[in-house]
Amino acid sequence: MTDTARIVTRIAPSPTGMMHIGTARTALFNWLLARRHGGQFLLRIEDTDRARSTPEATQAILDGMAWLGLDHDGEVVSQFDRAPRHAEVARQMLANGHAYKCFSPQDEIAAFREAAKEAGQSTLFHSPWRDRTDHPDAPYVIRLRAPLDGQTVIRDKVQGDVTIQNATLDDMILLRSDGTPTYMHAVVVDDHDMGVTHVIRGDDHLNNAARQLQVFRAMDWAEPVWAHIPLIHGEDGKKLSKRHGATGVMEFAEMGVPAAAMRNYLARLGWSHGDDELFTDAEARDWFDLDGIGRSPARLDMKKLWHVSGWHITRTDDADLVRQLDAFLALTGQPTLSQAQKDGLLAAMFCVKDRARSLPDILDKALFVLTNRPLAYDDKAQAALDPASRGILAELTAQLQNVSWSRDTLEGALTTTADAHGVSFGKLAAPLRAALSGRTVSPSVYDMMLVLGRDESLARLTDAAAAAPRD
RNA sequence: GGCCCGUUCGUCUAUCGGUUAGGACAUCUGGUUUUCAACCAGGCAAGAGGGGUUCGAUUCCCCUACGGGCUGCCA
Repeated sequence: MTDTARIVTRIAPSPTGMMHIGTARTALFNWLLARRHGGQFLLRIEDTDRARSTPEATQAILDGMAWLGLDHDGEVVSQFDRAPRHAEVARQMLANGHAYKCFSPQDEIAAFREAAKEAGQSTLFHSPWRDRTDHPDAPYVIRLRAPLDGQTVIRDKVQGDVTIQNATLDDMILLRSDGTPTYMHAVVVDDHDMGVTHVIRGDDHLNNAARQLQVFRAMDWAEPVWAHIPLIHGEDGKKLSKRHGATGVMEFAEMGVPAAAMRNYLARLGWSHGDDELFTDAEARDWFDLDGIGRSPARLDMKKLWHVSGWHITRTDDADLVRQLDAFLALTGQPTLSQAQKDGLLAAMFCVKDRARSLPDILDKALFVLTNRPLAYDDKAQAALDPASRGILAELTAQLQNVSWSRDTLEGALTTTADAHGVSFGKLAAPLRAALSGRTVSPSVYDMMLVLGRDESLARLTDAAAAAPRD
């Protein structure tokens, strides 16, 4: 990066569905660049397609951005609201000769393309109205009067210099016959008016940039720094779509991926900083650079995402995790946490967070502190509580009655009991684990007893010792 | 069809003409261990194919193959 004086980036999604994971990554890159240089990150909703745009989709974008923690500067801009301005610019271009009125009927153009395709010829439409002045009193669109020859070079920070022959470009429509702007036109006007200095977007727009460049030049506006990033592909290498499972950001939120982990994973997908794989937001902000973005499409890999997720969970503050857990439950329509459960989670977090890879994973591993007596034993726990084991448990309960409740004394008591019965510690730990958690897989028995406290622990042991064997 | 972009272990990637082609995830083996996980040690594994340029190509150029994108009064 050279000119970092005043960086302004933006994310400009169209509200036509859920927020795509690719959109989220593009937003992240823009956000990272702006935040790194103390610039601005703007949000614009590209809602000029009235038929497909919905308020729900706009809300979905806002929700996705909020969950990902990508805060934008200023108000959300609605592209549709700026239609008058887009028309104004188109009129200016009409006036200065950079655009013209085209009266060719839509069906006529469609027919031409159809025929051209049949004949295996170029479907590039050349309007007969480009140089005519005998305008009829009929509906028209305003087209860009693009250069016929020569070439346009897109100086792209990711793709390098991309040269497009002007002869392969048509005179794109600026204003539709109903007077509304096309995306191609609106995006240029908006980016200019909003002061956007760096356009980071999917490379499906790379070719479009050549035509948009014509508008910048026609208006004598400074062109932005371009950075067209590769799209994300599915695990089969094909374009990411519904059949690949999760494609919307919120689906990841619903699976229990912490937002910080999602940012880390998404940032690393297609961008690199040497061998750094796992990093914090602060590091990402310090390191992010357009130069580190790769040119080939990347695939989503859930296994790696879960690894990243686990790393972040381990490093997240306990109270923050409890907050995220509560938000996760609310998001997925489950009962949220009671104060007692929050307290319990906070106390147990130290022994469950480093073995969890997702938010629901934490909840599952912390089940022992979230449920109340009498515990429901699962099949394996039931099996571990055989008569002999229950007998030992009863004795252990008595022994633990008067010891001080610390890891050392607990350890001493358990070892003594195990020795007295000539069993290994493991043999004793199994029923104890079942008694405390109702399962055969749980955190360390010591940790659980410490978290649960003397009264609750002994009560659970007593319950288990008295439990009737299952038929 | 035309134009544009891409192609390093299974996956994400490092390398910016000279390396035993490095790391991470996954996987396999061993260790640690009260279960699971974590953790530690180690193994397997890659330059799409073909031509050039060069003393020397993963790196630069061309062709082919494959993948993707654009080609819309969608964005």
